[in-house]
Amino acid sequence: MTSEKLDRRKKYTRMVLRKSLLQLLKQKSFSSITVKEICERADINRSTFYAHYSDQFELLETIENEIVSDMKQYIDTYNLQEKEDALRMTEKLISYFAAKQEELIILLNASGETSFERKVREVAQTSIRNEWIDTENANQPLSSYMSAFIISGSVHVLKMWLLGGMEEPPHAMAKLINNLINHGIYGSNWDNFA
Amino acid sequence: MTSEKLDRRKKYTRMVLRKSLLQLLKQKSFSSITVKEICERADINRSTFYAHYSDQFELLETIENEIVSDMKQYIDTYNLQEKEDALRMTEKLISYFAAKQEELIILLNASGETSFERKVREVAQTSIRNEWIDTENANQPLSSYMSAFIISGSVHVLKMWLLGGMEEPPHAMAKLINNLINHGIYGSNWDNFA
DNA sequence: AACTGACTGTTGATAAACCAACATCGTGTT
DNA sequence: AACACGATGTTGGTTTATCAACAGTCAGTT
Repeated sequence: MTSEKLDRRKKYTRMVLRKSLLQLLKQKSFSSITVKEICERADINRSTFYAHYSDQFELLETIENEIVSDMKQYIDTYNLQEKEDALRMTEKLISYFAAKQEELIILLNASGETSFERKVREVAQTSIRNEWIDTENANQPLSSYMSAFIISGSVHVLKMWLLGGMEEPPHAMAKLINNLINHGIYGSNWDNFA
Repeated sequence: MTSEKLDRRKKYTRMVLRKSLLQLLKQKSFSSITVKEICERADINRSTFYAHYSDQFELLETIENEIVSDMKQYIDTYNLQEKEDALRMTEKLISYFAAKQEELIILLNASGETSFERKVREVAQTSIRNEWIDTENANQPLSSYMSAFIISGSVHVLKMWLLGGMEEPPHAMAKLINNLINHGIYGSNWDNFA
């Protein structure tokens, strides 16, 4: 996709700016964060910031889009390649979440001001539609109400899991969510979850 | 002293190179560490390395000298200023050690190949001579054997303390070492030290 | 001995980050 | 309203890091 050749300075600059904004988001609301503030914490000259991003919004956009783009990749490789099974894909996706725990918690908690959760929902919609079709539910129609319900539930469950320190292993979460999607709430095994 | 105005890039470059070498020293002997290796771990171009240091030795020198220079500062301000009391100075010095614990352990353990411990001894010599003079021991002469004995003991005690995770607070260590110096081993209170 | 491979130290051209300075826009204060 | 203040974008000139390429050294290998 975006395949500019980044030399080390660019990589470093963007990395620290990114970290800086995320740290600030832990402390205060996005609307109160200034470009100057981000640069000071990152120890980067303000003019350098503008060489990369036009403002705070674009920086946040970039951070969000990177994650969403990663998510899409997982889903696409599943769709295009061997279609092993939906469970495997979900598990890999959730392992990815585990690795990015810190960032995801920050971004999801700032959801009032940012569009991150909306973006996640959009991607999840695609994923879940495909999972639905590829399973024994294929005969049943998936109404937009149902998908909305499933997505809300899934995102919320994952949010809880991240905030709770990820006690359960990724594959357990993958199984749970798959069960929720395919067999409904009553068909799922809740034994492992207090 | 060395008061060049360092811009952010220089600061960053030197900082990562420094950290990189210290990390490598944790894993392997100094003589087996190459410039290329340091640069790769630091993610810095090799030619940039040579813009700052002529080789690994000079980098290590710089790291060692910075710490030794800090130590000298503590000792000098004590000597020149109000001469509050030796105990206070020792305590501040040891607090400084606590802050630099990580680095000191690495450098002291690599002592076979580096000159760090020798440098520390040299500084300690000055410090201890002054402490000796300023206390009730003033009438007694301090032979070079005695100072060597005291310095070896002090450095070793501090090394143990750092490696042991600094269980005792700095002021306790300061008191202990002062006692060792001023009143000898038998006069010291060893109660707090299993 | 010739050969391979890795590390070394140096070079010149290029790209990126730096900094100081400026005019501009809000916000809030006297 | 006039004012001060801080954040904002933008600029041009300077400094630094980057990269690729080079020839040199050295240890181990065939």
